[in-house]
Amino acid sequence: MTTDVTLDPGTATETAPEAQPIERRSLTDQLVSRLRELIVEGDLPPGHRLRERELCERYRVSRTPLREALKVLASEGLLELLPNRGARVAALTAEDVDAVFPVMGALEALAGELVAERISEAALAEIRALHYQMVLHYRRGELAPYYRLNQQIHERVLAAAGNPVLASLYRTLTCRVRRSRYQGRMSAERWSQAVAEHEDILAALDRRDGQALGCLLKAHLETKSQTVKEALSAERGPE
Amino acid sequence: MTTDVTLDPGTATETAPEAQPIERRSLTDQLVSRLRELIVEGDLPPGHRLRERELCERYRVSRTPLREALKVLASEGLLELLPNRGARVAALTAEDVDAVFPVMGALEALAGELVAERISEAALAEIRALHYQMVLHYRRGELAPYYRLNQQIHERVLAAAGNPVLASLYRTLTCRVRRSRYQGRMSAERWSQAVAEHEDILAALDRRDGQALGCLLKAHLETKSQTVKEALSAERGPE
DNA sequence: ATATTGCATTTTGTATGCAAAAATGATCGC
DNA sequence: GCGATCATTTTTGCATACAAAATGCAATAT
Repeated sequence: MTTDVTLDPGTATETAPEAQPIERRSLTDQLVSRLRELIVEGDLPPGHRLRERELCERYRVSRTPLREALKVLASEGLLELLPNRGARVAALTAEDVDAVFPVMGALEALAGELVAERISEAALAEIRALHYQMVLHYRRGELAPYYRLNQQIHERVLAAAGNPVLASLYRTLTCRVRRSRYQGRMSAERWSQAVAEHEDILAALDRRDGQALGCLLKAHLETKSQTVKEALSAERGPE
Repeated sequence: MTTDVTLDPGTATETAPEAQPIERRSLTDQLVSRLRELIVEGDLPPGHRLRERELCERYRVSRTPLREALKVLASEGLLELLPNRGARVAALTAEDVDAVFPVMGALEALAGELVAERISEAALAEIRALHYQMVLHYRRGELAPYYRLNQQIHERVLAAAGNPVLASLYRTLTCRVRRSRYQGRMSAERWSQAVAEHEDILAALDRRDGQALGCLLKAHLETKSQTVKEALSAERGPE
């Protein structure tokens, strides 16, 4: 079950861009997407119990496709499936963060090396554009748009690595730690640090310096790990 | 859906070690395990179409748990789910191998660093024992037992890294490339090379040299990648 | 008062039934 | 003889029905 719906523009009628085949995704697929979104965005808080009946009524579907969706999300690590006792949103502990981020670091390092070798000037230009737009949002203190662009940049970089397995695993892990509840609380220091790191990353990308890029991406991730953990403890404590 | 059934020995009656709870895995879970085994071991060849009815009759289960199992296996990348047209065993192309192995390399490198830091003398001794037993099988030319021990060693190393996310991802990727059809065809050169590499790995582990260990594991994986690709082309060609 | 047992309710696990889509094959026209 | 069209069969997608397990609660016993 791949999330990336690879629409191949080459196979369709080129002259009628609006004539894309009408969407006929299976209910299971749609449920996977929507529930994943809800979990990642934090609308379904960690530990929250998902009762089948409730969700069935909410989305007007039967239990069959819903259950299939739950299985998939559980295999992605977003849900915990307790035998005979239903599903709950997997909680993100500090230990989880400590386990996930080193792995993401290793993946980013690999991505850095691959990207430096093979990125096209066009792709680089797009990333550069996204970067400067992101800096703009940073200067204006607009966190949400900043965050969205940040996400996009990382996805572009991973995509430019040209390794679908890498991209897919990275995306899955990103989902597991995103839980965007920590969006609103990044400290000023962390934020400026993150932006500075992005500057360095872009520079290394410009130089096609894979080694440096890998290190920088890894370091940047370390910052992010700290941010997430700070947000986690902030969540556990005062909330 | 985690395969590892974490039996917590602490909660049960300590004095009655045989009193482990009777196994009550769901049909879905059992199907996932068994089908995964069949795919990984090559009993279900790549491209083979899985018809639901057929499998239902084979295992005497209804379509519901079977379908749930298929979804999970698809999300692991072992099956391909074509909308309205059923499931087929995902074929392993050379491109897939080229994508998977670098990622495994990155993961192994990370594992090497972590392991060197934290492996206990006891765990190391166990791995050493497995290694020498494996060498024994190599000397006798017993490929299947050799392969089994090889697998075990790699799993031990990954487990010793103490990062469950890392171990889980690595295991998933291993499944995707194993397809043990290439078991019978490893060339003599490759085999001796693999054993030599294992010697080096064990030595680095002894020295707790994380850097070297990472490199060696990565290099070893490169050998394996070649082996798999050779087996792949051998399969496509003369078969 | 606390712990335990039994029942009712809720929730999950599995099987089956129905409808839509795809594959198959036969008939017809050329 | 070859290709297209349509009916038949198969297979998948979804819904529902039934069974088993777990949960909550109340009654009972200690």
